[in-house]
Amino acid sequence: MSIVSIPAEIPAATRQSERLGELIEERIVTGVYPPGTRLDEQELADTFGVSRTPVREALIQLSSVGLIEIRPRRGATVPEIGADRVCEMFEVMAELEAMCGRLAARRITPGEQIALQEAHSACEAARDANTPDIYYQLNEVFHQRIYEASHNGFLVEQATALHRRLRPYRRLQLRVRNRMTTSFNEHQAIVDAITKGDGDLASALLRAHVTVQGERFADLVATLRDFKAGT
Amino acid sequence: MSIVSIPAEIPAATRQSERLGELIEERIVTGVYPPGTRLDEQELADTFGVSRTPVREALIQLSSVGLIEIRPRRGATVPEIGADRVCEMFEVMAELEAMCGRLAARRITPGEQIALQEAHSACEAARDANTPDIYYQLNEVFHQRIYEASHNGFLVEQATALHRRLRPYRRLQLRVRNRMTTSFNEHQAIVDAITKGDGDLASALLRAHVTVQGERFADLVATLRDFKAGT
DNA sequence: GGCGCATATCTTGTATACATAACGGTGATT
DNA sequence: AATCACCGTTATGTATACAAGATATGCGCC
Repeated sequence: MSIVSIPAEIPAATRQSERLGELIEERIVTGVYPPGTRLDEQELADTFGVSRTPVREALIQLSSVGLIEIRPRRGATVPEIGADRVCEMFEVMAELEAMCGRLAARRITPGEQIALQEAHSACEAARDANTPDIYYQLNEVFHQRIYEASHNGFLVEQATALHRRLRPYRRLQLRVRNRMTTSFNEHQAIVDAITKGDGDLASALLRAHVTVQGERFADLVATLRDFKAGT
Repeated sequence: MSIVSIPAEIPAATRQSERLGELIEERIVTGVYPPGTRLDEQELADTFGVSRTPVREALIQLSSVGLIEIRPRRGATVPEIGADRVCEMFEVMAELEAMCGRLAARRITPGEQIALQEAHSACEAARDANTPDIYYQLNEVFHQRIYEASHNGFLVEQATALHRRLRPYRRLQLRVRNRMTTSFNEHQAIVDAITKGDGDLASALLRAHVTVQGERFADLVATLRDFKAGT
């Protein structure tokens, strides 16, 4: 009855195009290929030392996730993601997280409660140490815990995917004044609500928590625009 | 200043793999390739009279949308979507639609109100004519109108995509007793709520409207299982 | 006769070659 | 001088060829 070792579910990406996809995605979100960049297949192939075939496959995959645009016979480009589009994405993200919170409040298991509390405490430590980068990472874990506590695998996938896509824009706000403290306080309220089993409250708090990020992003964009105009 | 004709934004799918993707998707959702089917690349290539390259590209695209599973070196298969997974998807769909409804109530334009009312009336006609197939199609239009009235392009995309993926399972419930009448009445309430600008109500109604579909699906599955067991 | 291992075959993954549409430049014409 | 047409170049889309892993078969061994 005791299966000692599960056959290791990690053979994973044996396919070159998959690794390529991640590499290119990395370069897109880190700004190595900024919006508007034209992605030449041959060029990418040379860069990564492979042929065009896997590159094409990677590009197609990225395009169907929405990270790049492929226009027939015109190649792939990193879309200029219009700030408004990003705001739209934050709006949806807020709702997905709210949903996770509502479900989590109803369905979270004792074990998951502990895991959530741990992630929360870790964030606290990072806040006290005033290490935004670490807080940022732990924050991701915290949210992931909530996703999982929703006990809806599909939702977890969707939320995780969108969270990933928004990462670069969230990152922009890392060093905003008092961001960590504010964020942590919000987390605290969210944890309480989930623990109490108050789904509506958890939902509302999470929605606000994420919506704020979207608004901050909008502010940032507006500021940048003014800055540009002023130059 | 007056550009008379915009260069026609509709060259679209010049890429064979894109058409292939749609064709294969069609065959998956219509049950030609039922869950568990192994999709042999060469076989598909022969079937559609093309080489393996576009087939592979199509498969990769389908896999990143979640319609098929590709395990490295082991080919593509139509996943056995577990009924529970479908229920999860309905749960998320309900929330996305609820969100569309809430936003639509706040943001819908007069023109969109008319369009929504038209779609609704069309459904009414189909109900009176007792033509479920037609009602089914018009129902899709109705929901699409609500999506669009949310004025969140990203949300529209996400909702549309998920709606598409759930289509086959929704289709199962086509001829349930009184389905059309019940559905239409719910639609009526939703239209009213949106028109009144009552976002919370529209949201709640839509969530229920879709959740019911998920539950119906679950019932159906349970029934089928009992039926099987009884045989 | 059952089990394990080596080999054979088949399918996927990658590279290369070829076809074709889009882009740019040059030249002629109005 | 400006515009349009034609042609050459370049990059994408597709087909084919090759490499390598996975599955299946058959043989030997226990």
